[in-house]
Amino acid sequence: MINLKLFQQNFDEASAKLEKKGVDISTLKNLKELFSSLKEANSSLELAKANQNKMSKLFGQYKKEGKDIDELKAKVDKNKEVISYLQSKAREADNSLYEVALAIPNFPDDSVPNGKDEDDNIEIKKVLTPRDFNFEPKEHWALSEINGWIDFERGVKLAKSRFSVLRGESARLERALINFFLDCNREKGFEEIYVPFLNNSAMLQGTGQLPKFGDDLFKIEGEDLYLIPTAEVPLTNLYNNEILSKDELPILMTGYTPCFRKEAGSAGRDTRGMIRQHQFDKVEMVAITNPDNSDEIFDMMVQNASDILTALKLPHRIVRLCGGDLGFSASQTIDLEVWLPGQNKYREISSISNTRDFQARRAKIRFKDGKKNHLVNTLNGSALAVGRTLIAIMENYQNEDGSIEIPEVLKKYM
RNA sequence: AGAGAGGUGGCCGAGUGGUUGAAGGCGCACGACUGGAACUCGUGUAUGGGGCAACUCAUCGAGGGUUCGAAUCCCUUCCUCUCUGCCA
Repeated sequence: MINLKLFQQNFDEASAKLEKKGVDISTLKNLKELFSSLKEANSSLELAKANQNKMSKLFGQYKKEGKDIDELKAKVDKNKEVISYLQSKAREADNSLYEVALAIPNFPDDSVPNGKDEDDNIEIKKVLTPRDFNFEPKEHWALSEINGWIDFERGVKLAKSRFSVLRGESARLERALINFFLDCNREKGFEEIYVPFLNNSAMLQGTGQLPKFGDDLFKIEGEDLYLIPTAEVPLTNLYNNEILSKDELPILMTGYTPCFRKEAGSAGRDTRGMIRQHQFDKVEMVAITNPDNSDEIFDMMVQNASDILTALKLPHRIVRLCGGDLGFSASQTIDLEVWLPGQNKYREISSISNTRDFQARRAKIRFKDGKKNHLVNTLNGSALAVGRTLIAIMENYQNEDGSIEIPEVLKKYM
């Protein structure tokens, strides 16, 4: 959640920032009003309560002293009615404020370029040059058919469309990649963590998936549980509602989880192949940091993800997302896009975001600096998306006959 | 899943309707004592919100309710422990 106080105090500046992310100005004006009326409602409620508390104490005193309490009782009864009225007004104001506030995205950093969608993203650099093929490189689904690697039909039979089955060499490669990624991250100081794949709604609100994006989540019927869409949710919320000590920071975590997404808004996109599935494996990095050095750690995370791709000899490019393409919780995001020769395109394989204190405010993750508590910064990034790496290996390491080489660094994992 | 017990501050633990945001202890911080330390003594020591501040509101697992007033009573819910059941 954004800092409402700051938002209120610098309304013009704040709303200009949010407009960069495509938020409607009338929503923001509404939010400002809701915030004022909540403050008003709360302060009159508090006044009435303070009054009540004082009189109640008197009440006890009078009784002890054997004084007459009828008059006081009448006063106190009346005030009680006032309180219950003010209470309901304050609750109303609270509900309507948070309904709006929780749906407001994070402020983008000043460094975020203006732009509407992915076409306005800015390429920072390319790493490694795509190899020259002396034949027409095939797409991964064609290679899959030749090698028997991915069984799309049976995946659909077992579940529904956008599910698939890996078998034999590809299943082993998937597992090798997970282990390889976890080892790489561990070497950079990330602690390996294994988490529940179902999280409750409070956690999903903490990282920003709820309440606004519930449509993209698989929910367990009759329970307050959701299949996680990314390990960012459990890893970040590991410290939900906790106060850390300053010298625990930064906390660097990595974990493998499957991720589950309904892909509600993606009907018709990437229907062929394994680019966009309802279930996919991902190894995630999450950092909980002091705001003072979150930029530094952000750069380290980008570098780490890029290094892993380099170790796999996969050509990729590093892209800075524009305001319009930035995710809900992010104040800044860098995507890594891997080269897919079969598709003749760079495709997203990692996304690294600094959410600053946006998630920390929602999830109440703070650290103690002397007497004072401050919100931490939270960062997350893939290192890496496993399924998409598998595809990238298939397409980049293919031979003319359709066979696929195994990258050198993975051989010891197979 | 069924039966029982229980959830109080960093930890232990008292507290069954009235200056209790919470005794006492441990821990921790600071000060005194010491050459230094231990011991001892003194002081301080939860979180969130509003306010420039004085101050004020909320929080004794969570949410509701009863009451002038609730950690204490009622309801709902979550969690932990023990026994039974079931499983990997």
